[in-house]
Amino acid sequence: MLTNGPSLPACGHRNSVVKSPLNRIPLELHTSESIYFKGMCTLAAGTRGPATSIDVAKLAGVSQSAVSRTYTKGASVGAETRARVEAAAAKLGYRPNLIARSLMTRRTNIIGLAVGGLANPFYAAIVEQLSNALQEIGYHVLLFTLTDETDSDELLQQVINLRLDALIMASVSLSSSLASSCQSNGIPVILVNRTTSADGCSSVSTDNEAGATMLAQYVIDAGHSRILYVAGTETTSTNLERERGLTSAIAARDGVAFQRIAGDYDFKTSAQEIAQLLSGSNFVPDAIFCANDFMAFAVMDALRFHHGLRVPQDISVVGFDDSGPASWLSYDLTTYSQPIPQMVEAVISILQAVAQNPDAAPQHVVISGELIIRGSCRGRGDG
Amino acid sequence: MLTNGPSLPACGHRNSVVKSPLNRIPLELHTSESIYFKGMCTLAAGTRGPATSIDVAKLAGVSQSAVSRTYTKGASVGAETRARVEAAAAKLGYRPNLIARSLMTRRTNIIGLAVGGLANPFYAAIVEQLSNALQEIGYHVLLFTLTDETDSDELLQQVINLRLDALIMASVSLSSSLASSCQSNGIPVILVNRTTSADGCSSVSTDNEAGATMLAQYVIDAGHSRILYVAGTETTSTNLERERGLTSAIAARDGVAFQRIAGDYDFKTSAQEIAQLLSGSNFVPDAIFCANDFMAFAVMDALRFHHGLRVPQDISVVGFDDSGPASWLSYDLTTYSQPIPQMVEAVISILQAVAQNPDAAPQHVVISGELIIRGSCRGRGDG
DNA sequence: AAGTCACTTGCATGCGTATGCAACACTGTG
DNA sequence: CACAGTGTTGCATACGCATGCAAGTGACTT
Repeated sequence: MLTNGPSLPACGHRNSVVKSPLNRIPLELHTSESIYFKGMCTLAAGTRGPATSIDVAKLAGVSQSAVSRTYTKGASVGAETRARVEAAAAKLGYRPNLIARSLMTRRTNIIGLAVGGLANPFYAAIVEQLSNALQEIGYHVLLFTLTDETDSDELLQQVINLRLDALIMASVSLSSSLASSCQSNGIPVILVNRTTSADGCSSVSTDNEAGATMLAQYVIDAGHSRILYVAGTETTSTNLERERGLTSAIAARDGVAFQRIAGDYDFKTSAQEIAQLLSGSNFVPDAIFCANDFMAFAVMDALRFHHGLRVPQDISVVGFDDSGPASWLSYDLTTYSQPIPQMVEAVISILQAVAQNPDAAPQHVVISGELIIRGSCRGRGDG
Repeated sequence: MLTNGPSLPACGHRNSVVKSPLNRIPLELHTSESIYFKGMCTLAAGTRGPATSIDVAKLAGVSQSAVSRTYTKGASVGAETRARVEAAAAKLGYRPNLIARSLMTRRTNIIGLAVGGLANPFYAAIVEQLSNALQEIGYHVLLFTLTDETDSDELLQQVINLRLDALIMASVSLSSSLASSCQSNGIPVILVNRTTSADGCSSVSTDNEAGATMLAQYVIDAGHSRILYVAGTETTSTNLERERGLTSAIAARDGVAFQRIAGDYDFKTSAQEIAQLLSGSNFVPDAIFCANDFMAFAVMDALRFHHGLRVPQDISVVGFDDSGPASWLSYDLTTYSQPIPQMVEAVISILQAVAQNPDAAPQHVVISGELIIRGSCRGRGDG
């Protein structure tokens, strides 16, 4: 789909007031003398839309280069010149056209941010904090929300079309074709909360396996011996690592039974699966280890309101992420934290490294979270 | 802040392998014969980064125009030509540079989306669904996350610098200076979940006043007579309208007492304010009307876990929005829905109208939500 | 057979900015 | 006073693509 985008009249040049082709509009129209031509209601820009650096140059009586240099960091401009340019710019309401600038500099200062499932408050928090941080250092953020139907590859090819400076994929897996696509086009890719076997792209993630092990040990230490794992999306690195952490902790102890159901990191799915398991009653868990908080909320609600079970008295529940609602008292969820501020910091750091040297080796940052003990899991002495 | 963006080496031309200035590189470098020059590891594009339409044209043996027309909707290209171009493009991995295209067409196909506070799941849902819809019709979404510290005007001036096709402000108020800025630059502004007195920009919102009245009547009909209003941010249109709806319903009935506290649409603030009120005990409400769901969650938690009150047996709570967690069984919140899909649809419709005719009159769409009766408020017969 | 019309194609130009180069102005040193 | 050095400025060009115009090609009508 290499089309023009939204289907709109292909005419272009919405500013051409007269019918004649643009290249016949006499150059005089560009001068400041024609400001009131046609009596348009906009500011001083006349009929030609926003003022350009040439307009400013003419008004200030300097060259276009001087205007450009005034707004280019590190360029050398005399104080006098700068003042005249700034005065003229203010009068015309001039602002540099970032699109044109990008064409020259080959840098857009736009970072792509792909995310799937903002309904999960943890992802929403990542997006918000990442976006804030990027804005703070002068980047713009182009948001890609991925759904199950969207062909993520197709969509993200646009990253290349737009020549974005980098692509951050938060909680989204990377297809190998996209990875190589970006790589061959020199667009750095940073994975957040995912890892990949594809080399060439950086990643920032939490120590999922160690965290899950720590969490599992806590659960087991509290005296639980029949643990149910509510798995996330099967193919994701987070699910694999967390499950590995859990099962290794279980394997290290005698007499702990393990069962799993598939929650797919989805609220409804988790609720349905837990209901099905409990009605089947083949396996009656005394603790439920959810691959993330979001599913834990669904599970807790199902346990309490559909099955009349008390949490944690009748059954314990733990999650992973420490997302916002985990600390809401209705859930008060024991979980393992993914420290978003640190993850954001790592992303920024990688980004800046890459910006300075596009050929820098990809980095893989693993951040340690911590066990967050709240009330959804019976503690050691509560038995 | 009209600088070059992130502070990076201002050198540019990262592709210039040799030290000589670009304009001395012989034209031959542009031809396909020089593909293997310098043995770069990228695909067939040689040393010059991504392939351009000129590269494709040379390889296909046609003019650059032909390449451009192949990827321009509505342009006329012969089947033979198109085939040759596509073959060449595939071989070179060519993708049209949208930046360059934008410079010509004066349309970026990028929509700005400003939002404040993604922690509120309702806002997160708006962003997700809006973004999905925009992507579906070929737009890109540039996300602006506003915090209390960000100077929204300063930040959003960049909308103009980037020549975005439109700006959508979701749950964010519009400063008049920004409004006029956009207007004078011909950038359409659409407010979602806010209205404004500034003319010139469109808006999409729910019938806040009517909804609040309906909700209030339901609460009163259930027998409540001491209603506490947890206000949202005082200056927002939503808060004003909802409070007006509530107080008018109260005024219409005899013997209903009213009190208010300020929650500022914030989770913690609401919890603190409710605690303070209940400990002061000047006013003991039998129902709490929260200006949005998000605060209602905080309030319910505070009531239940800090004050030992049962909801709805001891006290009723209602919210506004019908955001995701409102249907989570821990809250099971009675609320008034803001139908996001319809709001999104309205935004898209306005956008397309504006795209076809930039001078179209601004539209103000008001959408009807509906009363969502759940379990957080005592019903008529439950007394 | 000449004319008409629809469709393609290439040429040339322009979108708004950044930047290498050369020319210049000015300061301070020997 | 000549000269090197530092800082400014304008000129010209390029970034990659879209598009008006004119020229060209057939097909079809009269």
